[in-house]
Amino acid sequence: MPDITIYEIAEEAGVSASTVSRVINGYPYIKKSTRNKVMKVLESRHFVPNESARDLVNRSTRMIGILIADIRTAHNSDGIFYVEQEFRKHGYSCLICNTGYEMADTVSYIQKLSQRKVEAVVLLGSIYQTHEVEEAIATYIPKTPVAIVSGSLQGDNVYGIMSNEKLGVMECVRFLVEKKRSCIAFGINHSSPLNLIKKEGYLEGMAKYAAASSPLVFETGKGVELMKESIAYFVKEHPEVDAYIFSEDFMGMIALQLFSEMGMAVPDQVSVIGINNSNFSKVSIPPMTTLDTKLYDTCQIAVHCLLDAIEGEHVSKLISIFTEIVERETT
Amino acid sequence: MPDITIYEIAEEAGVSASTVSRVINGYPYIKKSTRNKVMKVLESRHFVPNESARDLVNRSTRMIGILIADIRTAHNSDGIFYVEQEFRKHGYSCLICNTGYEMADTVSYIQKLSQRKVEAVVLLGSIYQTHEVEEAIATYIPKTPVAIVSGSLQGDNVYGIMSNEKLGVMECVRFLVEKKRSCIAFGINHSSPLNLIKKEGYLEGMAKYAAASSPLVFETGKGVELMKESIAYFVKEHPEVDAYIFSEDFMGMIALQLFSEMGMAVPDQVSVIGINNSNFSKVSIPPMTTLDTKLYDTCQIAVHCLLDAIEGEHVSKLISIFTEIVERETT
DNA sequence: TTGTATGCGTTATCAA
DNA sequence: TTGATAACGCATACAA
Repeated sequence: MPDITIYEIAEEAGVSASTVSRVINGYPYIKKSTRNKVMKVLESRHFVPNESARDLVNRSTRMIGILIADIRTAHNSDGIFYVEQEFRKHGYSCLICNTGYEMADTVSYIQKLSQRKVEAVVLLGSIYQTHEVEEAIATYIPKTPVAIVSGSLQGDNVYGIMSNEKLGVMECVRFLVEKKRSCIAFGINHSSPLNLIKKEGYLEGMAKYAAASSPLVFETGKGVELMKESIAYFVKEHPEVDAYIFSEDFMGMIALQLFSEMGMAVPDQVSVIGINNSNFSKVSIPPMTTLDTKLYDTCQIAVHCLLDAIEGEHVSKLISIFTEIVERETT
Repeated sequence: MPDITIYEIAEEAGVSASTVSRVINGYPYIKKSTRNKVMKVLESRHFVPNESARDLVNRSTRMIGILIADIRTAHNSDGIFYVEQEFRKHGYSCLICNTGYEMADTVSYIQKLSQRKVEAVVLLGSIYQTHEVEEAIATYIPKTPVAIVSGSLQGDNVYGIMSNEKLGVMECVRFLVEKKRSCIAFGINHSSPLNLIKKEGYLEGMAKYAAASSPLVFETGKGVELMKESIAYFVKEHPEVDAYIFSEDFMGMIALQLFSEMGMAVPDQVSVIGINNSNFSKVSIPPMTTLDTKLYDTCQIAVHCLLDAIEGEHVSKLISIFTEIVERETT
């Protein structure tokens, strides 16, 4: 497309291109009359500067890359929202990459972000805590500040921000024990690093607060149907269980549906605790007790780490904040 | 950052910059030996071309803009997923803009996309069906193909893709009437153009299939608490209602929670139909009957319209596909 | 098959 | 206060 340039504006306004550039960028020492003249032409022609050209000469794009495995999961889209919102306040645009779960694809996304010269990248999710990603960062964006939310990674330019979910899950166990639950099980939908941490929390919590009973962990795989089947199977195999902690609210939802169908009363016969304090936990029947993992806060911190790092300021490499149990009616 | 350029590669490989450029772009007439020589240097230095420079000279960015009001709502993140996935298959990256509900902000996003020289834009949601947006398109991106899914808009370069939700909701009414429901109400959470269309469908459906009873429509406002309050209020005012159609599954979830708390049996005492066939409708108690509005298909069509338009091919300006009722256990 | 020269649209340096 | 002119990193027409 024969796009309009500052030269055409310059010609029409009877000045040089540099003058046009100056008024666009708010350079102060310009005669008021010429500024007005140029402004008028700018507006009448709906001029918008070409960002590619600007980026090239300014050597800065004011773009941020955000990586998530699947934008459709609530926790991820919430995270994007918080990160994008905060960056936008500071004048940055976000390039969002839905990488899927294959690390090879993730690596190629990191390459792409490097081509696009993003000024920072946010990795949303512990699944990025892998050697491949670490290497990709080291080879393609060794100087670009990177934050990983819910995880940690080696590298001078990478920052890890997480909430203490291990401790959080331990507290969930304690909470349940205090509610007189005697047999507590733990379910995850896949073995992400974060889920493994939660599992550790469960295990240590059991050892600490329910040493008498032996821990029960199961994994379901992803997808509504698969989760439901696996949970159903586990429930039948373990009728003695009177409390469940699930690695995600959504699993809790499915369990609640299942219990309802089986005629098991919640929380009288069985308690449920989810994780993340998502919308799901608010609209479930009954409303679900959940571990708030403070996504908003971690995202906020991640953005500010990155902003500082872009400015060249020193920031700490690893930050952890506290989780909080939100008690509702499934416990 | 002193990024590495093709000139440094050229020097190290003992050739000219143009030769380097040629091997990068797969230009055929190059001696195998020099190609290999250059390739080797390219890889050893982890060279990645500067996209800003490429865009500038190629006059094309292979970037697509996607606008949504709030990425956190499931329907929106699903839409982004489908659109992004399909565009990526064709080598495009997506710049995702979370505009919020203010049209002034949307307009400034459209300006930004124009600066970034995106090659097409996707408007996800009927809320963009406004005069401001129409004007912004006409003045800032009059030559850029634009698709609006779930809506329509004037403009030579804009395409509207939607499913026939009016007819769909009419069918919902009929469906309920056939289930011997005698008093059917309709709830929306805000007055988007699409929700108004659904309302029309409800009204026409009532006129056609339930002429004896008078239609009952109410609006709740957004947010979990607000929705719940408003629904509760309406339910108390209208004990005669024995079936609800909600403009979104999420509203249905909240209603289901409310009915459970009130001891109203679903579907025996009251039926519920949601819209969109989202995950919510699958995990509700009981699983929710819903109108599938075929988001995947509309997104797919939108992308291919745009792809064709980018190629300069003629495509039809307005496309509508059919919805489908997914019967589960709330009816 | 390869190198030289030029331009893409903008900003920055230097003079005037 | 303003205007030439030279980059920015890459791709291509033209020459060789």
